[in-house]
This record gives sequence, C-alpha cells and structure tokens, in this order.
Amino acid sequence: MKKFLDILSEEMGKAFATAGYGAELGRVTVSNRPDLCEYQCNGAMAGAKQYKKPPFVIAGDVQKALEGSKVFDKVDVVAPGFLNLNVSRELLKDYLNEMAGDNKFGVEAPEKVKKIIIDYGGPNVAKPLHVGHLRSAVIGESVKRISRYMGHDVIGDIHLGDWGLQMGLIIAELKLRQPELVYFDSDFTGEYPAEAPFTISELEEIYPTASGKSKEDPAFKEEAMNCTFKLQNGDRGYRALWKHILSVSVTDLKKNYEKLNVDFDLWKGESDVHDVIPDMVADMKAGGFAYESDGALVVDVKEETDTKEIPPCMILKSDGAALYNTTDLATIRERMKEYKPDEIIYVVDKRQDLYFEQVFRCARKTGLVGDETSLKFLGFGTMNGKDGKPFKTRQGGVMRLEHLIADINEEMLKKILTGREMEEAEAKETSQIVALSALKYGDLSNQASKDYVFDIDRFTSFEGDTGPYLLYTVVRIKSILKKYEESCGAADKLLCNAYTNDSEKNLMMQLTLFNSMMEGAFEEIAPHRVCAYLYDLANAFNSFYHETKILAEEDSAKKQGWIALLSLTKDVAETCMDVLGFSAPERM
RNA sequence: GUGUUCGUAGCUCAGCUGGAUAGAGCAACGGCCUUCUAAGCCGUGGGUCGGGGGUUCGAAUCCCUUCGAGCACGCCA
Repeated sequence: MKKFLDILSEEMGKAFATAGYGAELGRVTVSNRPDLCEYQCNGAMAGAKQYKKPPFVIAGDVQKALEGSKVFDKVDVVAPGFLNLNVSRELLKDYLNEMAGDNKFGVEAPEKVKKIIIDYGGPNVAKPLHVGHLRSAVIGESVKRISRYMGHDVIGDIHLGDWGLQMGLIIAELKLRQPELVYFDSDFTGEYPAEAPFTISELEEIYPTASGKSKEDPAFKEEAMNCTFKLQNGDRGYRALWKHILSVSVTDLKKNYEKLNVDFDLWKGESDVHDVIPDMVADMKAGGFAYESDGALVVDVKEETDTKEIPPCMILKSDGAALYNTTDLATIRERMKEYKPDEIIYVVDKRQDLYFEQVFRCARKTGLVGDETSLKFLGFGTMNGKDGKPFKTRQGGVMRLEHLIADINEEMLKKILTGREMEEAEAKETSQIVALSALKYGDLSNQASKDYVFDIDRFTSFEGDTGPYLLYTVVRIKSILKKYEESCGAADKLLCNAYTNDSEKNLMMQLTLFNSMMEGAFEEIAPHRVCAYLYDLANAFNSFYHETKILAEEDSAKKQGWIALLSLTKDVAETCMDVLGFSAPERM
C-alpha cells in the first residue's frame, strides 16, 4: 500500500505541476497546528525564491489547481504561504479499511529483500549476565524484529565470548580443585563423561575466584595461560571440559534470554573462528596490508579525510596471540563466506565506536567485505541509576540481570495485588508480562545512542509514558471486543465508518501513519520511533474511548464501524509491541 | 592534548531532511466514575531550547565560536 502521506503529496505535487511549479514542492506533512487543519504543505514558501514569486501567490495558484480535488476537502491559504489542508473523510475511511484487510497494515514488501545479520547480546560464557548486557539484548532483539517485519531476511547472532583467557582460568581452577578428573589425565583415551563435572552456580563461583587469584598469584596466572594455550591447541581433555563449560553456560543463558523474550538464530562464538585466523592473517600479510609495528601485526586504516588520528587496526599482539579485533574480523570473513549478507549490524556499547570504525575499515581495506555490504554500528549508551552514574547495586557492585528482573517483577506484583482483585497465580503471571513491558519500554523509548536513567519506580508506574500504560490500553480494547463478540458474534469483516467526531478522526489519522513509521524505524534503526508512535496511538485511542460509548450505541452500523476501528487499533498496537519484544495480557 | 557525543520545563525525555504559538510524561493544582477496566480522560501553571555570533523571508534544528558534562584514544573486550 502507498503511504497515506504519499497519496496526499502526489495529489499536491500534481497541483503544483498544473500551476506551473515543481511537483517536488508538494510534500504534505501532518499539521503542527491541529487547531487549524489536519495536514499542511509548505512548498509554496520553499519555491518562492526559485520562481521569484511571493509564496502567497504560489499557494493561491496551487489552491486553484486543487479545486474539485477528491483528496482534499479543504485547502486554505494562510500567510505567508502555508497550504492548510483537510483530507476527504471518505479517503481516510477507505484507507483504513484497506489497511485492515492487509496482513501488514500497509507495509509493502521491500523491492529487494536484504540479508541482514544482527550481532547482539555478546555475553561471556561462564559469567552471569549483568545489566550491561540488557541494552544489547533488548535493542538488538527489537532491531531484528523490525527488520524482519519489514520483510527482510534477518539472522540474529549472539556472538558468545567463549574462547579467551577466561576459559583457561576456569580450567586451571578446576584442575586445582579436582585434579583427579579424567580431563586432566593425558593418558586417557576413552570416552569422556557426558555429564559436566559442575553446575552453573559452581561455574559462576569458579570464574570470579579464579580471576581474582590470577591477579595476585603469578604462578596461577601462568598456569591459566598455559591451560588457554593447551585448549586452543587442541588438547583433547581440555576441549572436552570446555565443551561442558560451554553447554552448561549456554543452557543457562538461554533460560535467561527467554525471560527477556529474546532469542537468537545463531549461537556462534569466538571459538568458531579460531581455526580460520591463521589463514586470514596470512592473507592479510600476503596482500601487503599487515605489517609489523612494535612487535605487533597491524593494518593501517587512516584515511585522507580523517579529522583525527585513527590508530592502526591490530591483528596480532606482539606475543602472536589473537585479540578481540582478530576474532571480529575473522567472524566477518566467515559471515561473508557463509551468508553473503547485505548488511551486518552491531548492537554494541557506544564506547566501542572507534574500535569498530577500525575493524570496519580494516575489513574493507583487506577485501573481506565489498562495497555491496554495509557494516553498521549501533552504539548504545549506558544505563544509569537515578544519580546519573552507571547503574550499580546498593553495595556498589555490578547488578546481575537476573536480580534486576526479579526486582522489577516483584515491584509489579506488589502493584497489581494492591490495585486489582486477582488470584495470586494469575497476578504473578500477569506481573511478569507487565514488568517485561516496563523494562523494555523504559529502555527502548529512549534513543539507543543516549545514556538513560533506569528508574524502577517510574518504569513500573501505570501512569504516563510507560509500558504498563500501553498494555492497559490494549487490555481495554480486548475487553470491549470480547464483550461485543459475546453479544453480537464474531467481529470479522466489519468496516470502519467515516468519522463523526474529532477524537475518532485523530485515531484514524494516527493509524494511517503506521507503515511510514515502521519504514522510518527500520531505516534509522530506531526502535524508539515505534515507541513514540505506539504512545501516540494509545493516547488517541484513550481520548476516543472516553468520548464514545461504543457498546451502548444503538445504531448497529455505527457500532460495528467502531468495533472495526478498535480491532484495527488493537492489531496495530500489538504489532508495535511485538516488534518491541513484549506483549499485552488478556486482563490486568 | 586530540577526537567524539551531548546540553530543551523542577525531574525524565520527544522534536524527522529548517517553517505558524517548542511538545509529552512525572511532580504541583483544579475538574470528570449508578454506564465498555478512573492503571483512564479533560484542564491550569511552568522553558531567553547552555551563552554569543552567522546563514535564511524563517533556526531548538545548518555553520562558526565559547562554556559545561560524558566517553574514546595500539598489544583488554
């Protein structure tokens, strides 16, 4: 379906052309003065210089050309040259009915389906998720869903940190504690046990202990590095042990991400590219890109147009070991080989901006990525506490994500139990659904690139611009639709009427913007645009709701039209929620 | 030091490629429930858009400058 504003702009463009001006001046936007008109066009003012005529005259010419238009009901010319427009109520009604019949509410399939890989999540194996992982998961998931809704072929990859010194540390610590394990017996040739010799909670205790020890005990660190080396060079027992660590940890991660309604298509990690690194490095050397500098192997990525010094991209440390850069570049190489994506989007902390700039440049320069593939960096800001500083526990430590979620669930349960009569079991389930919306909406409604303040009281509030408010709005609609169906039967195939009052008109106008909003959110990689739209839609609905007694309406045609409008509103709102990664309960 | 992001109401934030009187929410105050969920709706007060220049018919938006804050700047990820 064409976008509603495009229909209006085309009509306006034709009028400009008829009057002897450029059609491109006829861009129509939603009015910023709803007291005066519904839509506006500022093209007359924009064209004044080009045509050497006062804007008021141009606007007058266009107004004349629009006489008899079936699109616009009203065209006013206001000084200095605004064209104030009201649209035909028939056109608005027809558009909504067409939308209601379209499975994507007017979003057209893309001209070219892009293959997009989204790299988000990025947890480390054997370390619990903490609040720092929240934004990447929440934003990445939404970006994935928006892209998919727009009709693209999207792959979400978690990109696990599963291969560094952290693994060596754990293995070294295990060896110390349980030297009798078969994994440490170099003479062992049989099958290793299927069961891991530790649980996730043990693992989560082992890592920090080992990490702390390595800072104080050089001998232990030496041992950990030795273990890392042996692991990476294929020691059978160590590999088997590593697989256990990985599998125990991934099981736990899946559980936690599931609570967030986040899932990944690929669970690849740094280890997956380990074997291809030597080959890649050799290519970079052979291509003349990589050279030695202070003992390390680097690739220059400076460009003429730089306003600052961009340091070279380091490929290997002076001890010959790989870095974060190395695995990321190798990952790009593998992704290009396996998937040939049109786009790779990284949802990562914005502090890594410069780093990714280096990686992207290096990938292009060395030919890993061609011009037809774009590499995008979506950097997100820090989640701060009420004091404006990075979010911490009361003790000043790093907050585990599990605890944060538990806190917000608990807070929400309290509110539901005090505000509503509900069975404990249902209240608990509902509180989790609502809490997730609070958490995600609180995050996503801010621009990703900015830092934001995490305020549990504000986010879990049912008032104002919050997740719970939006869910509440949808729950209200569901309740009405259910009651309608009980008395009048299934509500399908009903058509919207032309509006009869302002609040109804506003709701309809808001609905028409859905497809262009979604397209904008996709192009700008901006989930917060979906949030803003959803909030406006909820406001428009609630105003309408208060002015209109829907079920009590005696004129059944009118009532059916409203039910159709409600049904469309609910579907559009739920679609927005779905791409944001949360949903509304049946009751709350 | 260099670069970069940002500075909008008491607080938390919108404001798209420059357009009419800068918008929401929270907080404050005042209305609206015998009728579809009042977790809602309607209204009032509150801003020299950090400061100063410039471009433009027109700037929160573009350019320059200045002040302030955050962040990043080769062997961590």
